[in-house]
Order: sequence, then structure tokens, then C-alpha cells
Amino acid sequence: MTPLPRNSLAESIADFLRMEFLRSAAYPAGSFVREEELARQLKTSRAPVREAMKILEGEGLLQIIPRRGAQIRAFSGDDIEELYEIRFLLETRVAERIIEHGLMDAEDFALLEDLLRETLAILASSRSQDEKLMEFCRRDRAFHKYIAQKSGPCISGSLATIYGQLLQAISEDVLAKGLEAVTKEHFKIIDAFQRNDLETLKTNRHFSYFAQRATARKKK
Amino acid sequence: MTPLPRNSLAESIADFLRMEFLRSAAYPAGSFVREEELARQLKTSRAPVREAMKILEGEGLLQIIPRRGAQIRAFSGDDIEELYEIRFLLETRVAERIIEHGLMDAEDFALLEDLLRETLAILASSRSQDEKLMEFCRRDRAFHKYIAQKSGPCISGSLATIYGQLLQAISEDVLAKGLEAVTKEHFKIIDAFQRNDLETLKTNRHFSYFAQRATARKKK
DNA sequence: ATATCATATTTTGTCGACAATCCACATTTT
DNA sequence: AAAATGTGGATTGTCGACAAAATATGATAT
Repeated sequence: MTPLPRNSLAESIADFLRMEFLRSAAYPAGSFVREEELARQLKTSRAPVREAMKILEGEGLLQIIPRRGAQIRAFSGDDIEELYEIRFLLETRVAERIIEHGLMDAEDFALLEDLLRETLAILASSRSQDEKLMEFCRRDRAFHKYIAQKSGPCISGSLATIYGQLLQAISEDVLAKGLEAVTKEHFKIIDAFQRNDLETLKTNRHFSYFAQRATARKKK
Repeated sequence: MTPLPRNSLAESIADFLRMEFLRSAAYPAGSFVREEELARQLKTSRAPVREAMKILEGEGLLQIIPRRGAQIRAFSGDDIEELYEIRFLLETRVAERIIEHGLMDAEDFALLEDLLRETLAILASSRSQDEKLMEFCRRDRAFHKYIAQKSGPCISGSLATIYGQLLQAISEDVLAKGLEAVTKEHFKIIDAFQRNDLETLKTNRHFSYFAQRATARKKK
């Protein structure tokens, strides 16, 4: 058995910050994350906080300006369009490879559907909004990652950062549309894969959470 | 004038490690980077070393296993193929956008050619091999980044990490082929952009350093 | 009133030390 | 002999403190 490596404090702090950025009440885009303040809040020292910020910088969610601080990245309308475009490009390639080479079987589909059902169950149960958001994000990531991994580890990595940035960029829309609705749409993706329906995966963009509406509204 | 933010020690260490990974004599793929050892070697403390490793992890060059250490990522033949594929996908999109919307003008071309000539001049001058490698990497990155930036900041970011991983993956081939040869081939890219020759940029893969030879040899 | 400069305060960058964990090797047990 | 257990050394994780830099504050001169 794998020793099941518990993540370090830095990873936990990074998780925490990712969530906070989504809720965005305390940490609006463009504002700075103060090391001391965050460390005091989480009852840790500044060292793991700094490491967490380095992680988030690597994911493109934070922008560290030397000797100035860490600024929460703000995405413009153009940025969002660009992210959607990259996502479409990479996901199309993923879908092509999976369907062409038959990279997913019945077991995979069952596993993914279980994951989605589990997600819905958690969202239906009475937990705090924060916990729901956290569990949703964890499982949503896992869902997309599982599919991308079938195609390859490198493309999966690239897509993961795109997902993260996109989620932060359009968090208000995700929250507005509802976590359940987003999860339910994922069933259609599994269905399309089962039917080897590449066209649906490409043209209908079932992969995507939302329509262009989101990007159009952000444009200025 | 911009205050020209000097990069922190962590960034410098990350730079240093990137170079070392390319030379790969002291740091072969798959081996671990020891914090204490590196800190002693660079006459710093472990804090900036740890931060540098977090940076490199974000770039996919290093793989941090909690409480175990930081392992230099080893790329398989399949990985390299995948990286080339992603790179082709993204670069094609970059070229399309630039040519379709006329995103580059005479000034850009002149600037890029200057950069290449400068690179060749440095490579021709009598410096240490290490310094040549460092200067080459810095300018090669700048070259690709400048072009990608014309298309958009997000796609540029994705491509940058791909470039970095690819460089580490095939560093022996880069060193074998010669830094000058690689730089000289870049002139063809500029030429193709000037002639709006999208087909050359796509099919001939002038963007790429090498043929499949590199990937074929790595496969097992 | 504005601009400029000196000073105070806040914030980040770096360090050395200690605690927790992991690994390799030796020892014991079956 | 093989597996399990323990112990010692090495390595990572976290902390608090100090140094350096940037920002904010306020006084002075024009």
C-alpha cells in the first residue's frame, strides 16, 4: 500500500487560499495577500505561508512581485476567452486520443459516475457552504483530472492549471449557476465518451461549464 | 523608470537549478535535490532553497514528495511525444492568431532578429560553457515568449512551462546539436511570420528544435 | 498649496535552530 | 532464512527573530 502521504502545511494553506479566492469576499482579485496576517489567522508561521504562495504563483492564481507582495490575479474578459480557447484545444485532443485508442472502459465510466453521484450526495447533505464548495472543487478537479490522465500526464498537467485559472476567473458564475447543475452536466460527458461521440464532445463543448455568456459579460 | 525589481534569492536559485538540470552531470534525472547540501553549496539558508524548489515544481521540472524530498523529473519517450504534441497545438494557435490579426509588425521582426544576432554573438565570444548555456536559455526563452505574448498572456504561460519541460527532457539533444544551430533555425520562424506563411509554421514545424529522432531514441 | 525630503512603520527576505519524520541497518523472532 | 521490530542518523517541516526594503507619515521649503 502507498503510505498515503499527508500533505504539508503549505499544501493545506494553498488549498485554503484557493477556496478563499473563489469566495472572494475577503480576498478580491487584485488585492494583496499579507503573509503575517494570514499566518496569524491560520496560527502558523510565515514559512509555510510563503511556500503556499509560491505554489499558487506556479498555478497562475497569484502573482508575486519581489519585495512588494503577492497579488491575487485578476482575469480580464480577453483572458477568459483565451483560457476557454486553450481549454477547448487541449480537451479536444484529450477526447480524440481517448476515443481513437479506446483509452476508457466500462470500469472507468462506472468509477466516474460514482464520483459524480458522491459529489451530488455531498452537495445535498446539510453542510456549511464552505465545506460544500471545498468538496465540490476537490471532486470536480478529480473528475477532470481522471479523464485527462487517460490521455497523458503532461497534457493533464497543462489542463489542470487552466482549470484552476478558469475557476478563479469565473467563480461568481460557478457559484451563481449552482454546484449541483455543474455536476449534473458532467454526466453528459461520460455519456458522450461511452457512445464514442467525439462530435458532441467537441462542438457542444460539454466539457465546458458555461456558455459564452460568462465571458461576454466580463468584457469591457 | 521602473525600479527594475531584482529577483529574490529564491529566483536565482531556481535559475541555477534549471541550468544544472540541463547539464545534468551533478543532477541526473530521477535523483533528489538535498536542501541542506544545496544551501551549503550556494552559501544560503534552506528557506530560499525550498522556495526555489516550489517554483520548479510548479514548472513541472521537479516533483516534491512530502517529507521525502524533491526529485528531478524524468521524462519518458511517451512524455516527450506528448510535450511535442501540446507544443504543436498551442504554437499553431499562436501562429494562426498572429497572422490572422496581423499582431506582429516590422518593429517586432527587427527586435526579434536583433535578439537572435545578440545570442549568436554571445555564443561566438569566448566565455565559459556554463555562461553560454545560461545566456542561450535566457534568450531562447525570451524569443519564444515574445512571440507567444503577441497572441496572449495565458497561452504564453502554458507554452512557457511546456518549453521548460521539453528543454529539460531533451537537453542532451540540444547540447549535442549545438546552441548556434538552434538559434540559427529561429531566423526561419521570423521569415515565415513575415511572409504570413502559416503552412510552413504548421507543417514544417520550424518552431521545433528537432525532428522525431530525439523522441524515437528515448523510447524504450 | 504643492513638492521634496527625512523619518517611522509596515512588510517582505533570509537565517539558524528545533521538532517531526523517514530511511537504512542491525537485531530479534518465528 | 525470512519477516518483523527497533534504533540511529539523515532529511524535511516549522518556527521565531533579525535584516532589508518599501510604503506611509509628517515636516520643511518653495
